Amino acid sequence: MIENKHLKIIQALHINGTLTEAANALFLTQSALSHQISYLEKKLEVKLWEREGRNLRLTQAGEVLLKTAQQVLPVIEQTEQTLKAYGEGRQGILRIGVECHPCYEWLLGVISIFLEKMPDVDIDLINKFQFSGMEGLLNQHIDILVTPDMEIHDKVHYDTVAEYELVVLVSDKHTLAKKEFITAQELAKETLLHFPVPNERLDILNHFLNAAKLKPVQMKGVESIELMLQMTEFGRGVCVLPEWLAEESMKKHALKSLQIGTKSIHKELYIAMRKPDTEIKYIQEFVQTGKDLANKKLESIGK
Amino acid sequence: MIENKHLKIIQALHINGTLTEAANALFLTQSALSHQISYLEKKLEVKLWEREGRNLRLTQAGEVLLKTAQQVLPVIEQTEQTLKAYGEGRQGILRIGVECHPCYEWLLGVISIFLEKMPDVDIDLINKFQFSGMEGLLNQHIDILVTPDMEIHDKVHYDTVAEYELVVLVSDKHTLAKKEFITAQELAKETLLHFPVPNERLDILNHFLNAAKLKPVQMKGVESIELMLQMTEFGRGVCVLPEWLAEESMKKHALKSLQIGTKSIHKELYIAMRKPDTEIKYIQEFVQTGKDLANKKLESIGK
DNA sequence: GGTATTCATGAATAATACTCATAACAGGAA
DNA sequence: TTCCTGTTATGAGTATTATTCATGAATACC
Repeated sequence: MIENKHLKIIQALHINGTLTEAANALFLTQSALSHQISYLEKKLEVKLWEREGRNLRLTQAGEVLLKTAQQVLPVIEQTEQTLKAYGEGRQGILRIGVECHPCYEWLLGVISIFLEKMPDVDIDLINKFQFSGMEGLLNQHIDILVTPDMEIHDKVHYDTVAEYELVVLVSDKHTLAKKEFITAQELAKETLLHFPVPNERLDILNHFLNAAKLKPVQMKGVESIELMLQMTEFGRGVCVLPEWLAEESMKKHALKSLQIGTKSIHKELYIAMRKPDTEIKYIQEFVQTGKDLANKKLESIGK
Repeated sequence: MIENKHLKIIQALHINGTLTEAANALFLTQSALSHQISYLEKKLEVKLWEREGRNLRLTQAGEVLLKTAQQVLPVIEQTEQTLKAYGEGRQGILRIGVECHPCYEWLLGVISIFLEKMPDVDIDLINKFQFSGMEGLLNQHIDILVTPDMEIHDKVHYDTVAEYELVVLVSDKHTLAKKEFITAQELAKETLLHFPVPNERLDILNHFLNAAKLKPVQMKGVESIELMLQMTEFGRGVCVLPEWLAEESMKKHALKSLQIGTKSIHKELYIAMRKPDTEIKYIQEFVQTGKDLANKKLESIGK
C-alpha cells in the first residue's frame, strides 16, 4: 500500500520545500505528486499535508511518514547498489571447496591475492563435505571446487589452473638423497607418509607403485603438512608432494626432492564450477588469479 | 525502483516455498509474480532466483533482497497502522496553549482524565508563547487554546466548555467576611492580588471597577495561586478567582468568598481550535472531557 | 488590482501490472 | 519409456494505475 515511490515524494517535499521543486527533483510533474499523495491519503484515510498559504506543510501524520521514509529509503538504496554490484560480479560470496591437502596450501596463496583485488567479495572455505566436492557443487553448497581430479559432468565446467609434477621428499641424510630419481623398488622399502585419504586417492599408488605391483612397507596418515615434513626430515619416512610445495619446504627443512621414476607423475589442478557461473566476474577473476600464481611458481623453480 | 511490492513477493516466496503458493497468499496469479521479478531482474541486471528442479531457490542476490524485505516491511506495516490510527483520531499529539492562570489549574484536571481515555494521544502543554495564543493557533504551534476571551476569527472555531462567576476572596477574619457581596467602593480600598498579566486583561478592572471609575489602592502581581491564597489568608490583600477554584481553595485556607457587586461577573471558558481540526476525534474528545468536568464542578458547588 | 507562484483537479494518454492461456520443464508412477 | 501432475516461464490481451496536460483556485508580493 505505502510504496517507496510515496516515501520519495514525501522526502522530496521535505527537502525542496515546495511540490513544484520536489517534482523537478524527481523528474515528474507537480500534478503527479499531488495525485499520488491524494491517492495515499484516500487509502489511509488520513491527511498527509495541508496547504499553508501557497506552500504545503506536513501534518503530524505526514511527519510520521517522513520519518519512515528517512529510515527506509537509505536501506532500499543501499540494497539496490549491492544488487547492482552482484549483477556486475563485483560482489558476492565465493564458497570454495577443497578436495586435497596440497590444494589447500596453494589456495591460501591465491585467496590472499584475490581478497586484495576484490574487496567486496567474501570467501567461505569449506573443506569438510557431507558428500563429495562434486555433489557440493551441484547442491549449491559451494561455488567452486579446487581438485586435481576431473570428473566430467555436463553441468560443470573445469578450468586448468596449474600443471605440476609430484616429487618424493626424503631427508637430506637419507641414502637416497644422492640420487636424482627414485624407483618403485626403492620407494617400496620406505615408510610412506601420506595425507589421511582413502588409498585409492593416493596418486603415488595409482600412478606409480601399483603399476609395479608394489606397496610401501609401511604407510602412515599424517594430518598436517608441517608434521609430515618434520617426520621426513628426521628419517621417519618419505612423503609425496607437488614440486612447488616441495620447493617451499626445502627452504625450511633439511630435505631432498627426488623425481618419481624416470617419467615422473604429472598432475593438473582444476577449478570446477557450475556452467552458468562461468559468467560471474569474480569467479573469472579467481581463476585468473590462480593461473597467475601457478605461473609465478613455475618460474620461481626455473621452468 | 525496488518497490515494497517486490519485497513482498520475495518474502512470500521464502515463506511459502513455491511461487504458486506465494501468489495465492498475495491474492495474485503465479504469472504476476513471475513477471514482476523478471522486470526487477532486468532493471537491476541480476538474477534473484533460479529454478531448482521444479521449485525456485533464491540466489545470493535474492537473499540480499530478502534480508532487506525482512528489515523494511515491518517498518512499513507499522507506519501504515500508525497512520490509520491518526486518521481515526486515535493517535496524535495535542498541543495545548493556555492563556490564563486559572485555566491552567482547570486544565490539569481535564488532562489527567483525558490521558486515561486516550492512551495513544500525547499532550504538550505550552504556556509561554512568543506571540499571542491566537497566533500560536494559526501558526500551528498549538492545536487548541484554552482561553476566557473569545476573539472572533474565521479560521478558528470556539467551544464553550465552562461557565462560571468570578468571586472575591478575603480572609475569614476580614471585616468584609460577614458580607455576601462586595461593592466597588469597598474593593477599591483593598490591596488587589492578581496574576502578572497586563492590567487591561484583568476582568475585575474591566468589568467592575472601571465602570465605577475606581482603582484599588494597591495592586500586587503574584506568580502562583498558592502564594496568592496564603497572602489573602493573612490579610495582605484580596484576590479574584473563578468560583470553582475559590471553592477548592476554601477547603485548605481560612477564606471567605464574596459575590462581586450585585450582578457578579460572569465568564465563560472557551477552547479554540482551527476549524478543520474540529473533525479530529481526540480533539472532540478533549472538548467533551472539559465540558464533563465543568458540569461536575458546577454540581459540586450546588448549582 | 495585477502578476507570478503554487497547489488542486479532471480528462486524456501513457505506462504498468495483471490475468489468461499455454508452453516448457521436472519428477514420480505405471 | 510414457503419461500424469505440479511447477515456472512467456506472450498477448485487458485492466489498472501513473503521469501529463490544461486549467482553476488560492495566495503572496509588488
